[in-house]
Amino acid sequence: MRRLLLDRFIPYRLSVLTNKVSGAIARRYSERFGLSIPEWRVMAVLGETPGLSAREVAARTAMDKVQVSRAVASLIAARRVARTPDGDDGRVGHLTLTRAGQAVYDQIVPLALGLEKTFLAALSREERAILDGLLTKLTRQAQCLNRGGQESADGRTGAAGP
Amino acid sequence: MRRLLLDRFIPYRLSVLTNKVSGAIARRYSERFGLSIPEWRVMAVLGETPGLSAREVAARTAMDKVQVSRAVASLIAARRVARTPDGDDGRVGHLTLTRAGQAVYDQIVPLALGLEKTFLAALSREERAILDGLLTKLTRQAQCLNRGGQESADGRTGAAGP
DNA sequence: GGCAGATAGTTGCATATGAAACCATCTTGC
DNA sequence: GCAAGATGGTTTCATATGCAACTATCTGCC
Repeated sequence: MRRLLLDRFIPYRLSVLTNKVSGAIARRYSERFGLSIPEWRVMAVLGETPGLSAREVAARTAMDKVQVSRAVASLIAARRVARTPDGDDGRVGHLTLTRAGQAVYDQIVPLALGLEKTFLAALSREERAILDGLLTKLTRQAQCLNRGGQESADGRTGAAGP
Repeated sequence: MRRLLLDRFIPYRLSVLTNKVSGAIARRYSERFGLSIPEWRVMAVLGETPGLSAREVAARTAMDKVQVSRAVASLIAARRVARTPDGDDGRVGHLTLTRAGQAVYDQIVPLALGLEKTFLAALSREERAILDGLLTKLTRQAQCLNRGGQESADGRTGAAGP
């Protein structure tokens, strides 16, 4: 059996890589705009699709509803996001960027793309395309891990998804 | 300029993927062995290389010394790791797995490799080799992000790249 | 010897995070 | 109409994490 050298272990290497990248991005957004990663994500989706509800934001950002709730609360306090109640459903609020929020959005997008470009500069165009495909495949596969996907899946995985 | 679709943004996709994979692994190790990820990492390196100091463990696991200190304290409390003082340097302690720790190690390694295998089952052998190379390149590149490596892109990287 | 600075490791504090309880509103079956 | 869930969203609490300050030891220079 292969010896488990930690630095050959793909999940570990993925984790280290992600922490470096996310940390670098988080630091910059925190310094320049006072945004946390969850806040940044909320602004990103609201910039793309105004009027989403908190639940819809959560669905698009792979965050849970608590995280979204807190990020939204903080963004509203900073007057970067506004909530307008839904006419039909009193529970739902529609979220949009304020003018100030839009101004921030217009800055964070190029900064994000610039950072991504720097990051991907280590790869050729072809490699970037391959990476894209691998991420897609692996992300799909990762679902299996969360259900009993391997060996003695001892049933305790309460996630009985559709 | 490209619109920032969050699900085309590589750092975001990396983060989502890593969270899924690490979460799945963490859940299993927590359920079966009561191990957190930092504890798991410490045991992994001590199984490979007994007698490391805490500082050396930190260097090999990409954790900071606080994280290592806490993980080690918890592992010692669980009698899975023992510390023996260094003869020459009173500050240093050498860490080894106890018999019980070794028994756990002998179980966590195959479990880890099994999970990795399941995860990578989505890829062909060739793709796995490519992934390995891409992770290496990107991890090296990520260093640049953390030093001021890309101030050029502060908001106006409208132009396309090389 | 003895003091200034480095280094190993720990602890305190402030913040981030997640699970679960919670509140308000909506829907359904009767 | 209304009780019994479902659903959107928030709050509470317990834990995890990161930074900075701290202790203890070591090294080097005078």
